[in-house]
Amino acid sequence: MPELPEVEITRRQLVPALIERRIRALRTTGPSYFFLTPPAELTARLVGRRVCALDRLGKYLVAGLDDGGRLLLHLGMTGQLFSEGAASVALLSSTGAGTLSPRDQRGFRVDQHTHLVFELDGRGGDVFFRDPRKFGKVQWLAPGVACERIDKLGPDALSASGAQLFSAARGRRAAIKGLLLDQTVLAGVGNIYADEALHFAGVRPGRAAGRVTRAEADRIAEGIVRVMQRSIETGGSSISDYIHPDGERGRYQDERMVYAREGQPCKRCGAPIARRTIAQRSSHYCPKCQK
DNA sequence: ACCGCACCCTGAGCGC
DNA sequence: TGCGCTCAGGGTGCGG
Repeated sequence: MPELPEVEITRRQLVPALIERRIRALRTTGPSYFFLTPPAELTARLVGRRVCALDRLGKYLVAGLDDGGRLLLHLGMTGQLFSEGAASVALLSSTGAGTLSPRDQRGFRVDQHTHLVFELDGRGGDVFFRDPRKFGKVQWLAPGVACERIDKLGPDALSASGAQLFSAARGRRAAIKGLLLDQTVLAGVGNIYADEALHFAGVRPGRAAGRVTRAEADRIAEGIVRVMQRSIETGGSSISDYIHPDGERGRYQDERMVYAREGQPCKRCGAPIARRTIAQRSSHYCPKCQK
């Protein structure tokens, strides 16, 4: 579900619920793919710790703990991280309850998809990590221990530069879209914002990366930054299941130029938006204004 | 080194 | 109502 903007919004809204709070207890589901650190060990490591910082690296959230350890959180496709203090939570399915009215959502009930419950001291209430598809990840890192999945990330997408993009694209025959999705090249871009940035730049997603000009690389980098900053300003995209930790829906989906607009007129030139699979992902573009 | 693909899961929405 | 199908904002690991 979440790309950089959604993760950043989640981070900002969780800061007051987490920072300077001590983890009194941790509740988890059983061992699964989701737990890079097994639930029992995770509990042993986290209980009693205080959260000192909450940072974002690409699409990862990294919580700094008072003993120097770190907690890595990734939302995957369907992860929802939110605090009890939040007024409402639009749950993805669960028990067929669908979308509840804000009043009914107030008391969130832990279900089988709620893999983590942080019981915190202080006033903020508990923090929940729900993920029906379990593509999300949680990992505890010991103090001073490096983490390859973090260290191999490229520069944050909010500081994308045309020069860096252009140099990464040299000699690549695969689609530029695929390069943008490669987190070791640029960290934070996902399927929606890759399509939106390429539309901004006037470059088709299927173009061989090595055939993107330097000027186009500049436009793509500019597009990535603008599109993501705008999305953060408007509260992120809410296509189906994304919700803020405070339960608000993002408004960025109203501003999308191409993503999920197949057949609808391009907002710039009026031509119908095309969709096809590129880099194994559903891709949307304007056949007229993207070359 | 690079690239495409299978795979990890569950749920929604559609046509029949 | 229900079944079977396709699709989904992510990432890893494998083989060619």
